Amino acid sequence: MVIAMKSVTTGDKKARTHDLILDTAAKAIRRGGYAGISVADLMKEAGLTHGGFYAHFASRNAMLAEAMDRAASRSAEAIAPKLQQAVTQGKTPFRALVEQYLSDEHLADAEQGCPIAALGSEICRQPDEVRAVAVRQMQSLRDAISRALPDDVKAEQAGVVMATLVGSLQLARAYGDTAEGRSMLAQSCASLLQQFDKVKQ
Amino acid sequence: MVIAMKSVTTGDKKARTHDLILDTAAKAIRRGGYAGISVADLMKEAGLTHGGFYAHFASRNAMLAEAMDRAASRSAEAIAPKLQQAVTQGKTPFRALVEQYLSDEHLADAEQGCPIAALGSEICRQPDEVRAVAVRQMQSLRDAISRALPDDVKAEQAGVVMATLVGSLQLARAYGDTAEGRSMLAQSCASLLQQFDKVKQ
DNA sequence: CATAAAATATGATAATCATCATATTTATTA
DNA sequence: TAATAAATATGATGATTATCATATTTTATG
Repeated sequence: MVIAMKSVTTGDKKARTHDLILDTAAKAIRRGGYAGISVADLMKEAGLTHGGFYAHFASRNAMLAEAMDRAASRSAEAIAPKLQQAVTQGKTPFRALVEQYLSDEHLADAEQGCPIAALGSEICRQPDEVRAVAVRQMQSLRDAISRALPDDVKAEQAGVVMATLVGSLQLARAYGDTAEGRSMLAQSCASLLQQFDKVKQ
Repeated sequence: MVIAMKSVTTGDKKARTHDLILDTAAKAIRRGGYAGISVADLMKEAGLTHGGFYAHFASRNAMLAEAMDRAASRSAEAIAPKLQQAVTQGKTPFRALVEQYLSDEHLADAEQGCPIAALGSEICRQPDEVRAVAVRQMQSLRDAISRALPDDVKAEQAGVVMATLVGSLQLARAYGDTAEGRSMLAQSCASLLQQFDKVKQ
């Protein structure tokens, strides 16, 4: 009688597939929205067939919830080193964050960017199972902004800054990757820095 | 031989039905997003059957494009008298606009509110036919904000203000109609007024 | 290598979707 | 009121959907 041979580490086959599906889904929801991805298409994009899906997720909604978490993690991982580098070069943490979030790079690459901006207007329509995860990630983003804000700026301002970042990126993307979109980003960037970053630099 | 008896006014039967479908659609897209409404459901909600749809619209996308225009008109019509009243009571046009946009009423009633906030993150994914109309309405909202801004504030700031309004409302709705959502609105409102409305009042 | 277990694939179901062809109803005109 | 035109309803098409049952393959164990 063998008891629990399953490894919790990356050696586990099923866990690796689960991970692959999730990474694919994390990109897909940022590209197409919650409503824009079907189970079959997702599995095909991951190089699998549709039937295996329910061995990994209880439902499509359960997958969407997990995918948002994964998207937020990957997005944070991708940004972290860039922020560090900018701070090393003498920028304030707040300037580093704002300039990165409102960069042309982020504008053009929704699939690897912030999921709050990519899904913003869809969140309130999701079932609680899905919405709750998104709300938790909003708190997390607000905390990160709060930490980056200069000490003399009240922490309550983090919410407004988040709204401005998310709204600016979203509307810039609506313009398409055009001069109008990039100009919108530049103006929001200047405005936020002028308002919250005049102390230093 | 009878030539062109069709009236362009409201007497026309088909035009009234077209109008009814559009008003229904304008609400539906703000409630459920572009992706959240089917042709059959829309017609049922309008009290009609699905088959007649294509006598009124060339395609679902054509309807979505028109529905955004209608939503923007209705939203503007609904807000205008409230703004006027607030200005009459001595508020600056900017304060009136911001307080109305970030009101608890607007938070709770997406179906009759600003379609840019309701559809923000979906716009960039629509076919050009649909997206172009949304972009035009964004310009229109930015112009309205620009007109409301104090004269000493540069007009380029209108874009940032729009992004902050849209982002704040959207994220507040994501929280649900809870204290957290209302608090987010209140903070954004205070922040915008402090930044752009300190001159007067 | 053979057997057991785990993971994935195949295939099916019933629902929903946008769209169109045709029938029926309603309105208009003579 | 009869004939005609306009508007709407009925019904069908083929595609796509989430989900599940079962078969096949892959992996791990003796």
